[in-house]
Amino acid sequence: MNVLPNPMTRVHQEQPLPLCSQGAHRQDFSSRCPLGLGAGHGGRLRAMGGPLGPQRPGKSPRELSPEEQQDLRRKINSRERKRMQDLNVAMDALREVMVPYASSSPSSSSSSQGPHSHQQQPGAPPGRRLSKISTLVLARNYILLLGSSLQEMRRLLGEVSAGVGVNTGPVPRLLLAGGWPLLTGPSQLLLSPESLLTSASSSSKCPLLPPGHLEGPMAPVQWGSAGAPGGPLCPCVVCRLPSPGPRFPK
DNA sequence: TAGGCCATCTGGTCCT
DNA sequence: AGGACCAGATGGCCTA
Repeated sequence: MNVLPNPMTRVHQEQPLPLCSQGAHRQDFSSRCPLGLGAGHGGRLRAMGGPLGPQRPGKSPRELSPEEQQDLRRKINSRERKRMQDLNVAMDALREVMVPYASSSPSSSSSSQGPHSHQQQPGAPPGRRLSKISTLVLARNYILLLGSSLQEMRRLLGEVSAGVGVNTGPVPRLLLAGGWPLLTGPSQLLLSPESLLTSASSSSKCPLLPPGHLEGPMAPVQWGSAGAPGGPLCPCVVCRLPSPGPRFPK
């Protein structure tokens, strides 16, 4: 995956960042930073009395010269920017896996084309990329789907091998033991492209879930085999999820 | 115009 | 002490 500069990134990451919260720019936080920095200059700094805040542990801001404070803030901001960009790269990698026809639309790296790149292709709905939340929800959906498919496959293979003989039958024992990649590529995703691309909008059309259900607990799973048999599957790709398992402690 | 989505800045907290 | 991580705040861009 090639990562190109993000148009949304208002300051090129290779260049040292001017601190708009300092010096002359500090008077301009209420409006957009004239140097092109992102937001975040709100009333917070005004309340904190400085870019580092009065409560910062260690060397108090008073012990740091303004130049040192700027350098420190620049370093912290740069690290955070880099961290978020890495996160976006990982998110794009996940998108590529989740969207089978990613090749039909150019790689929608937020770090390469900006967050609105999908919206900059007039008349090209297929280029619409997944939002972050949709990507994560679908990835979870996908993982659960793989799990239930694997479980079902093992059950079927078990039945077959029970009739034929485990050691002499056509079923490799490896399959019964697990570790068989059921799906080998994005093209074998069991989710339709339409459902993938319209996850957010389809959730609002979901007949089983009220609007805003993403904020609430997930609906019980109703997979044809692993879930309750015979239950109607909601066409919404977002709510086809089992109840959340034990959450990892933070 | 409202709402969704996003990048960025920032201070606080936790970890190494 | 420094870095990673997190969440709140803010403003820009886009679509319905």
